[in-house]
Amino acid sequence: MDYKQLVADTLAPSLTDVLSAEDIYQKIERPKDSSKGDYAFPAFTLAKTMKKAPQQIATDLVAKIDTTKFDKVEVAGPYLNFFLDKSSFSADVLGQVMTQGADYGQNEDGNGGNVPIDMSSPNIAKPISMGHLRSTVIGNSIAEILKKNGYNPIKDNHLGDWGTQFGKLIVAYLKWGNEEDVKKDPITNLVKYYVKFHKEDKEHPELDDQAREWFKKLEDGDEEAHHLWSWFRDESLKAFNAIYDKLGVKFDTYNGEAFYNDKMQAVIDDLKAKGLLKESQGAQVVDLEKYDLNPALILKSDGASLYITRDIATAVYRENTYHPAMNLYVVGSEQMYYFQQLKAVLTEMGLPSAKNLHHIPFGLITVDGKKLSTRSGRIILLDVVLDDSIDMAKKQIAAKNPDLPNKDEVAKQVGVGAIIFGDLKNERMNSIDFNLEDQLKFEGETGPYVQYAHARAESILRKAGDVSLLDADAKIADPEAWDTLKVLADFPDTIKVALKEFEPSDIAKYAIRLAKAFNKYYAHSKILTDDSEKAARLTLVKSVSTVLKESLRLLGVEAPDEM
RNA sequence: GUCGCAAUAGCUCAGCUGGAUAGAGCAACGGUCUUCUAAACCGUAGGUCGAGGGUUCGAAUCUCUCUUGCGACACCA
Repeated sequence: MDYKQLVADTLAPSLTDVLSAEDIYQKIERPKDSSKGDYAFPAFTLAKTMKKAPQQIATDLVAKIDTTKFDKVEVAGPYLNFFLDKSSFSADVLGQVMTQGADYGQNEDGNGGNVPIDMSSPNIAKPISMGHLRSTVIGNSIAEILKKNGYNPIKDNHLGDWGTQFGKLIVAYLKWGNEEDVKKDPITNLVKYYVKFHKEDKEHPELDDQAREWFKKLEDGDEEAHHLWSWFRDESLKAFNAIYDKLGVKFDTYNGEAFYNDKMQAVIDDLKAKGLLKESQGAQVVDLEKYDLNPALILKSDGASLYITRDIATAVYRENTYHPAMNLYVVGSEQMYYFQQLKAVLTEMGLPSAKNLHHIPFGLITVDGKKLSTRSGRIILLDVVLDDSIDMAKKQIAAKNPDLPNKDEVAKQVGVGAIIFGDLKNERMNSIDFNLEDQLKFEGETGPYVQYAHARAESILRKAGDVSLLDADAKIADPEAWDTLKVLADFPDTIKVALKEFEPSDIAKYAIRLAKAFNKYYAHSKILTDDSEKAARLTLVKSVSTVLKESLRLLGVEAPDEM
């Protein structure tokens, strides 16, 4: 039930001549400090129209309204503070969580609409770095949040599997590479060739010509070129999938750039037919002056396609295949301008889904303030970070819970969870200067902190034995439990806001808030005491466990029952 | 140069559509395990919310100017 509405309804009869019901609802706020009640109505706004001091208005108001539905209603200066009835509130909230279980917070706002998500997008023959973590993990979480809001997400790993770099790679491989090395450790060796190419081509510019030739061959369907490309791609994907498995991320499609190769001519024809393509300095562009944007370059002066050409083809393909309710791109913030251009071109083309295209940008990951780059060798391998974190988790388990069964499995859940949570708890747009030490902290506001709260709750439930919680009378009047109950009640709303803002960090912050409230309750109250409220308390513990686990799931983080 | 994003405690960050004394976590210092997992809890200390104007009863939040940092600005992705 909507308690804010209850407050508004209580106030409305006494304010009919000054404020509309909607205005009242809007003005109601939630005090930061629970000693000031659960909801508050500020009387400032009425001072002018009523020509009275706000304090006086508040005092008059409290005398007029019906306060029977509340624990109490207090006047505090210009504020009217409403205190909810704890017993009925707790029975209401806990009842909902218990009957809905993991579905608590689920809504059907999305009506099952398809939402393709362009995410992760590693480049073939290049390692997956911390930079890719963001797109992967943000995209994955947004997919879960979409489902929770009734949408049908389609996670598309838009592989960078085409382009002139393959010409370079083929040249480098033929010159310096061999099959066994690539099979043994594909990424490391392919990168080695690639880096070597970039060193050598400074003194031997003819290498660039050869690379162009090989890419041309690849485009023309030359057998050897295609064979090598396909092999590099397969080996790279194998290596990528090992990392995705570790992260627990699955994709629905892997339609990389190559997939759209044969779909670009249709786009170009369509642009021409619609009269959007213009020549400029030998190249073909779409003018975007009315959007206050630079022209979008569609074809180079040599007739070759560009990234945007493929992206248009992608959007058209998605339109026809999925009829998307939204079309999402989880790509770094450095491409914000580019996505404005893409959206503008698609709008010009009259593509229906153009208006629901959202670029979901995120801040850059740097090391010592500098951008990562494969070429320069300044790179942090995601796989290495994950393994370090898992090792750290193993050490913690050895020190704190040496008798734990399936240690390795839990270490993986905790170690990987720490990295994912560490990334998602920050607002997307914040840039992150990578620091391994910070990533491996398992204390304070971290993934393991939330997991630990969940594990403690599960531990209590195990100790409690077989209690039929569904039928329990879930009235809790204990003030120590109050914060936890209120946070539990916020979950459904948090899910909506997180989607509206495309912000997984809203969920992560929520999870911390709930874990913190519960840990505090846990430290101050003995839950397994045999008294009349024991069943109610256990219901609370079960509800917390359920919602914590569900929050973590929405982030792509696992919640072990013991750790 | 133009456009965009950012600036809050020593460090990393929260602060919802403007509201009651600006909050956490690390780090520092001091407490709490014979009792549900101390990966926890409690306390102390720490801030001209980058600077200056404006709107308002009321601004970290909205607006303008400036400063600083990062990024993007047609033949890369």
